[in-house]
Amino acid sequence: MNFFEEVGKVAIGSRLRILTDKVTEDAAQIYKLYHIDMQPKWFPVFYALVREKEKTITKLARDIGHSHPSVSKIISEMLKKGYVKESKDKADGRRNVVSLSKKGVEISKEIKDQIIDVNAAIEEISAQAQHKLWEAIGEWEFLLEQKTLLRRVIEKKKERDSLKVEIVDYLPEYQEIFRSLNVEWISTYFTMEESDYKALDDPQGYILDKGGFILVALYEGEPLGVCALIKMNDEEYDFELAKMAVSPKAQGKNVGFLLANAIVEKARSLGASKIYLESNTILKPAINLYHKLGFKKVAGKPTPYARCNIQMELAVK
Amino acid sequence: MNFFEEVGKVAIGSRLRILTDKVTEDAAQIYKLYHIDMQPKWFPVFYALVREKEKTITKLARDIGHSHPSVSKIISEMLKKGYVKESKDKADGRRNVVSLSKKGVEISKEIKDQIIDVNAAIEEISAQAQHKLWEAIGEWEFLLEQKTLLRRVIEKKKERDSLKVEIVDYLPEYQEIFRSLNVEWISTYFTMEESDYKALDDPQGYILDKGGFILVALYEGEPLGVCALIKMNDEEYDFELAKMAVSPKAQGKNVGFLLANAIVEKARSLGASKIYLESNTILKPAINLYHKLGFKKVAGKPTPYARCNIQMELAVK
DNA sequence: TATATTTGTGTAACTGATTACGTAATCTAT
DNA sequence: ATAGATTACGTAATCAGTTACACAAATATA
Repeated sequence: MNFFEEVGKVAIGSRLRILTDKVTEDAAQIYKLYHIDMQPKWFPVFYALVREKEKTITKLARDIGHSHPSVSKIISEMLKKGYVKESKDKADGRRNVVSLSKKGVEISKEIKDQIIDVNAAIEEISAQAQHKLWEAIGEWEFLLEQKTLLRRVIEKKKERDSLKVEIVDYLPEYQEIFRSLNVEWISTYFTMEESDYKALDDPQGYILDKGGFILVALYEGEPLGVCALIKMNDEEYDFELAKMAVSPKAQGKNVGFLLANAIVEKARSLGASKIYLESNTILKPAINLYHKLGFKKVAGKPTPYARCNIQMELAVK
Repeated sequence: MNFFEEVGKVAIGSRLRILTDKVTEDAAQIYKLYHIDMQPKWFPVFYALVREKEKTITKLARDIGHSHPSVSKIISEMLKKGYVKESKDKADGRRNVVSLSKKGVEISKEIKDQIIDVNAAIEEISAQAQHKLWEAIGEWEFLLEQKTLLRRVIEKKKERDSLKVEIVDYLPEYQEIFRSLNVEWISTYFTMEESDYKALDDPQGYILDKGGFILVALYEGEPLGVCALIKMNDEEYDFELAKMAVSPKAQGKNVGFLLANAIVEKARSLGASKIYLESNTILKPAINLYHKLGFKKVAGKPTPYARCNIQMELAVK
């Protein structure tokens, strides 16, 4: 199967692990070569203490990129060997302040030659390589710090899913789905009201014929999202964004955003200057979405819906 | 302050580990995002089986860079999930041939989108980075394959140690060390013989006055190695290399090589054409050293030493 | 000032890998 | 033909890290 050949970079984690093992596997023998009685895993802690005399457990953990229990364990092992000493911080009784013992300081002198040689060996490898591993790692650390791999993957998924979503105009055949998707969320969080039934049972009469619009989102051809633009008789607002519903099946596929965006575009193309909407703060994803589209909170409009506790508007022009 | 920049490149192992963790940590959640019931650690095995339908445990282990018990365990877990099936190789009863089950093949189709997105995310990171991690890993794998880190470190150590070693001519003050270093190894492996005492107790009379030479290796000023060049009354050989001894304290510091090399140089500068030596095959490091210097095994010379079971020569000109 | 939250640390349990070792099948060199 | 070496692979023990949890000390807040 050729497919997997092309996308081989997913294996980068695996590859990194193998390289890490290869670089690390000789460590124990290198210490032996210099007659230094130290476990490789102690080194980062040891070195951190050479450079800064006193540190607490958590400070050490942060500096060397381990969890604190790991450092705690390493310190207790080094303590047994007599390489470090502990003392309680007088100002803060929780802190365990660790520093090198006299024996530890001695070792730190002995280990210098080893560090010089290992460094030289690694520099030699670097010099023989065209691509700089050290710098590459630095860049990756930075880039992953800024945005984790998970977030990047989520974005890529959204991009790809967006291509599968098609926004189309309402047709009579979509009445059933327009009704059911809306009934689903309304009755989950609230109860259906009189004005809901009017609009859902007869979108043609109550929305379209009055100058409104309905858009439907198709995901791979299947209608999974709907949204209406209702003509308002108001001096300030041209349309109300309402009856927006997306199937749970399409969650996380960016359908909501694409649908709402298309509705706003529709309003703009119709020459509208301001859109209005009503919602409820318990519908957090919806509120976030409106926010992302640029809707701002307003107050003061009378509403026929009991469930409404937030009103928003968007200047389209 | 960035710990790693200051520590120097010895920390590359630690840094690689942390990067590996960062790249790997999101894996479980990524699978969840795509509703795929698979453990991240299964992936390399799974992927290997998609690419090549049938594999044995050890082949899998080699391909993905794990130990075989690790693969064995992963396969037994995947077996429980029904993603793979096992069968004994008919031609070779030891072999456990593993392949994807029907369910496994289905999963491999579902996982395609995920792989595409993860790959795109990694490509995005690569594109944002100036230095190419993927290529750098490849080069490091190759370079470490050719020569392990341990071997490189050993070389660097030797280079550095060589600078600390100084080869000087014999002085009467070195008689004590010339004697003691030789007594030490001879009595460890064999027993002292009459001719040993003669030469060691009076090097001036038995070696130097007869036209021979002695060189002493100083390590940081301390005499830790000795070697003699004894004038021979022989039509074939000019000198015998003998009474070579290096303190255990100086082991692994390249002292032996530098000393023997200097002795050969000395013989050459004196116009010698062939050097002779006698030794015993249980002294493996010594034999290796002579070999490295170019000595070849010969036979047939009568020897006053009981301990001698190998004779070697080197053409100096 | 009392209470809730945060922080620092240690212990316990878990995890994903390893090495060590035993057994059985196969290969190889007399 | 067969003893000894090698290979395939499973189980057990170990290892270096993790997360989960408990508890005390310090800090923030009502």
